[in-house]
Amino acid sequence: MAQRSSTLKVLAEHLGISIATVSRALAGNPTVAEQTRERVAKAARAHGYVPNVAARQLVSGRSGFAGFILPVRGPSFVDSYLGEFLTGLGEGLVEHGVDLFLATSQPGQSELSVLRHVIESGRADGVVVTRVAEDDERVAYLRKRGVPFVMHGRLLDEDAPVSWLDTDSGTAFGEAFEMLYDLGHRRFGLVSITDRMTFRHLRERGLRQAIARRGDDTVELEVVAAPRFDRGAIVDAVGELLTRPRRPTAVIGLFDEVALLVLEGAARAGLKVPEDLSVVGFDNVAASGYAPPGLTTFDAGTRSSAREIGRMLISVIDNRNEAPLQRLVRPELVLRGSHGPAPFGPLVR
Amino acid sequence: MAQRSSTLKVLAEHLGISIATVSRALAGNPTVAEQTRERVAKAARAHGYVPNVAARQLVSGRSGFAGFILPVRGPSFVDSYLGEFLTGLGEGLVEHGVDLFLATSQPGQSELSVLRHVIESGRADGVVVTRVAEDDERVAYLRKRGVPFVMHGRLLDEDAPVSWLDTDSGTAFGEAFEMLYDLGHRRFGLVSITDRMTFRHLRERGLRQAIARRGDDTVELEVVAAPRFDRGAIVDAVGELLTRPRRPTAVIGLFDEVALLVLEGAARAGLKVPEDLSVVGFDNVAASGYAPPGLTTFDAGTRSSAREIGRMLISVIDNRNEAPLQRLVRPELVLRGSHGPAPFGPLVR
DNA sequence: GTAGGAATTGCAAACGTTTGCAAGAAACTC
DNA sequence: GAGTTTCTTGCAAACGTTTGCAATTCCTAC
Repeated sequence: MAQRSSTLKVLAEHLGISIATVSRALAGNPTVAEQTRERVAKAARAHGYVPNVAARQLVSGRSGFAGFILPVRGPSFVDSYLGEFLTGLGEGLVEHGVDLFLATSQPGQSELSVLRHVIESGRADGVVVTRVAEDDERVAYLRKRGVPFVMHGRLLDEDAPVSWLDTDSGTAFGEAFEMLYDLGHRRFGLVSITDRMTFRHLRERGLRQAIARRGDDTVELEVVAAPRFDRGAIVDAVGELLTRPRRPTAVIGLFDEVALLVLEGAARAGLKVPEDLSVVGFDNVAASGYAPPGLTTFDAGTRSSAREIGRMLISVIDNRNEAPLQRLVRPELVLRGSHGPAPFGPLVR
Repeated sequence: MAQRSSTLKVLAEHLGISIATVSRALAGNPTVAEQTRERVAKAARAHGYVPNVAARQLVSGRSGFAGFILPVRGPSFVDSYLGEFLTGLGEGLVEHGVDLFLATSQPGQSELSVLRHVIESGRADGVVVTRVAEDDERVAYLRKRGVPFVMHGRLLDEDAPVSWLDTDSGTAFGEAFEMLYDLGHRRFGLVSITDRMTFRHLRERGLRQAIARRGDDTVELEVVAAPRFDRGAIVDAVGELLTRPRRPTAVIGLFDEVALLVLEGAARAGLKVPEDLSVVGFDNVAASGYAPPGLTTFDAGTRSSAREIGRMLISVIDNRNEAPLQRLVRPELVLRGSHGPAPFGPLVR
């Protein structure tokens, strides 16, 4: 049987003083005499006293937890994003003594209803929202309810007074275009997926803006989108794109998993990378370093972003009425082997 | 300002009955009249009542949370294990209404002290322990303290009355040997790391046992171990192994990341895989499918194991005095391109 | 009509903490 | 030495639940 941990009452009786004084002494309250404080601290250490969080929460109204709803995933969806994100988030929160609370939605249950439960039951003082969608019902609920939260990603409505940290993937996509343009590429492809997450739009917009900014009429852009994140569907879309008579010489994948499938599609279509085709991704997943010839991509810095999000959330929880916090972080271009000069000959013009 | 969620008191006043009755009605206690129960249920729904977990925990002594201490990681350590594991664990727990609680250790802090805090503060009713080491101080503490816990992995002491689920990687390593032996290989290498985690021993032992069982004196096994999980150190160890005069024709990596570095080392040493060298790993990380020629490995089924661990933990929490639960799951061989017949000629004998 | 029992409800304590207020002790001021 | 201030401590309420026990009401049986 597990022995109960010590309580304030036990300490107080042992020291012959009141519970209140013990509590204040441990809290470092300056009204308690220095000598008393030391006695209490010593006894607490000796007893291995650790305050009961439930009792503390009950009176303070604060749980000391930040909440995170685990995204619902297909049976075989695998990536390192979640692990990196949670590691970083934990690091950012623990600096301020806040712990992380994870809720999972059950099969039939919406993420919103889980979120509602987490908040209403007082399990979390604030939450982190990832995979932000266009009309995100979670965000709508949190705003209405006045719950502190920070998003990883942005809404399309730039003026919404909500706190977020986003990777500036739009600019990154523009940067990718610039680099490829300078290498002589004029015919571009973007392999996307139809999804309600906002980053899809932001990336496509960033790419189009960079193209427009360049002001070269000979630049073409073809966008193909698979109906969902499905290996087969994406491979098909890629195959179709690469076998067109005027196929692109440079293809950007919406994120690395897509770009890796572009590499696969290229091999299947008999195209050599980077000689016949340049490919660029986004995220820098581990596999990008292993897939030949090495995927040129952007490192999103998930872990450090998450760390910063943790800190932002603490700040949002502490000063509710302040202006929202918004941060855009710059992803870093990782040059590997999948980009190169545009091929010469009939393919180009 | 966030509006407070409804409480039992509010419901009771609204219905003109006592708090106790409301509580019992919602708990489905049969002593409350059917009619009353319905009225209460309706009012609770109307008010969006969600019980306060802190209050409930305070009286029940149960937090309703399972704890997990995030492993301390180097700045750039990346894999998908954590994400998969947490996803599965959440799935296993949520079936029983238990939520997951994540604690992070701060830079200078030992994992044990975090664990202690989590337990003593009543944050978690039970915990999951991963990366089991030989003389694991966390396990010692939990046993002594009588805290319910389940390990992912085993202790070397097979008779210890603790609950665990482990992937039978020892048998898998034996299986890998059998397959390679049947392909004609006789000279084997194992690339390991010196680490206090128990799986290292279990895998090596499984391999040695399979070799002994085969009873062929011409089989040789060379084990090299890098001092820690460090890219450079492993690459060096691999390079040394592969340039020996009597180099192995088949190399097994302790886990996929190691095996991937073996592939890299082979390329550097001018060896073709699988013609000159067969390589087998363990884990089936995403990159294994992308690194040419595709790493032959074992799928550890992390997510489903974690799901089962969640269920086991619930069971351990519910019947503390029962015999420990122990499960060995069989990993699945994933055949890709990195294994093949043993090369002929002077290299073989 | 009354005793006995069953069904339903309420009272109040308990869980372990924090904190406003008041009380006591000590130290100063004149 | 009385009045005042400053330190230090204790009392008790509060947070929102659950639950043992007592109280009330309503039947049923004789």
